[in-house]
Amino acid sequence: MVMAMIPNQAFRPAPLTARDRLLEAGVKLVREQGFSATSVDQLCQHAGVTKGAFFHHFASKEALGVALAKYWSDSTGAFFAGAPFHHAEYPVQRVLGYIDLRIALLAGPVESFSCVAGTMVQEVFLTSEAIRAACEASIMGNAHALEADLAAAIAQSGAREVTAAGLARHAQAVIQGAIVLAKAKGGAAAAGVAREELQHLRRYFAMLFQQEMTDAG
Amino acid sequence: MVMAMIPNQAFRPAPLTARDRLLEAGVKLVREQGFSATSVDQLCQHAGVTKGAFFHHFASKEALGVALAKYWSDSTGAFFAGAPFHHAEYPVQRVLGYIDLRIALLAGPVESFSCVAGTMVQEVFLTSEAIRAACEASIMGNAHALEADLAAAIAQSGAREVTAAGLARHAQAVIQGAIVLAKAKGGAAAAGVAREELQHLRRYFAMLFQQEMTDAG
DNA sequence: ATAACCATACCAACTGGTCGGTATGTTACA
DNA sequence: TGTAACATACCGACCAGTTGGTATGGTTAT
Repeated sequence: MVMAMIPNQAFRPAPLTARDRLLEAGVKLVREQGFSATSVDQLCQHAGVTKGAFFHHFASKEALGVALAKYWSDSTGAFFAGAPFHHAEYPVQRVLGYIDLRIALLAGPVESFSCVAGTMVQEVFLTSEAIRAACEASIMGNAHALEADLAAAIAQSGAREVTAAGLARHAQAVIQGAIVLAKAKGGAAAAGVAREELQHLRRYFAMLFQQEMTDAG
Repeated sequence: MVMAMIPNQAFRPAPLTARDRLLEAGVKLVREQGFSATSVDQLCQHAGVTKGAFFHHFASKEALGVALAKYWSDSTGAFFAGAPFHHAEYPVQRVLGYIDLRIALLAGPVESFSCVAGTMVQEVFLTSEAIRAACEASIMGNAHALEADLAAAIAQSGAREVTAAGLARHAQAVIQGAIVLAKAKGGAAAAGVAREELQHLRRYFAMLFQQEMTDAG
């Protein structure tokens, strides 16, 4: 799915091409206002390009939405692929390490850790099949990255009645739900509410895998 | 929070006043397209009233959003307050009964069980403080209705490290996340994905309360 | 009659999208 | 090597339609 890993632009090299600048503006504006409320003019203004440039790179606003989901997916996927929790010895440690990392990322204002794909799909799941599919790929791709570790953890712990794919989806569901609750709470308390949800997810996984709870975020 | 309980209008008496018809149209259109993508003209057309009627009852589109969250909250609140799971003997049964009811409601197309408050707050949490607060009240009110049974279940089971309020929020978070994943999945498989998430929530609660898993939805 | 309720007509701002045109390469070939 | 042919990236004015919102006037119950 999606998440913070894009705290703000200053920490990453400023995108050079107009296309990248538009996608970067898309990340920011969709997080702040959603997809429907974000206009093409706004995207152009924020990216510092003209409308002509926009429609040179994207056939339509919908096409930008599709590209944005992929851009988001690639960015977040690369971030988690390079995270240190992968080097933990036991699969259960790797699974809990992933959750701990997600917890650590839940800080600051909601728009700094909310999910572009999750936000978009809520709005357009019925009106744009192309964007819906792109968001599904983003969220489910993020889930898929967890499956191997979860399968190993299940095998090692002997957990029954659950599947690796199902648990991976559940992790994404809790993350998405945590973001919704954080948005509802608003203000400085938002991130704390979201972290609390991930703590419950961690406890669930730890219980399933018969692992003692260690400290978390 | 939010949910199906409003499967479709045919099962409830057709609202008579223009205000109610507009709110009913709001439920349907926000579920299908989100709040930003829903125009005042669309709401009027669907409700069978004119723009004059709209702005007679609501000072602005934002005001309708606030009223819609309250309308939604009252409708769903009344539905769950009257549900039979409240009559179960043990608190753990009542908690799991609530989840089983939610699972049973997850059927049909996503727009028939999605959450109006959750959808709205995703889009406008930064741009409309009034709607955000109304959605928070809706979602947290739904959570609050569970707290008494959860507190009793915690007391009876001796569960530690969790609070009734925290678990109540977690239930809402999982429900919201299940809806997001269902929207991403799309099509006929959507409801099944959502039910799977609630099953995980049920398993988590059952483990916390040391209760054996019985059949669920 | 008087106030709540609702319809019609209208407006300025903005919507996604188009279009003709330009500036800067990149390639093909004499 | 020079130049013609083509491609890519971008600009900014413009379009028809839609947006949320207003102004005003007519009904209908009390």
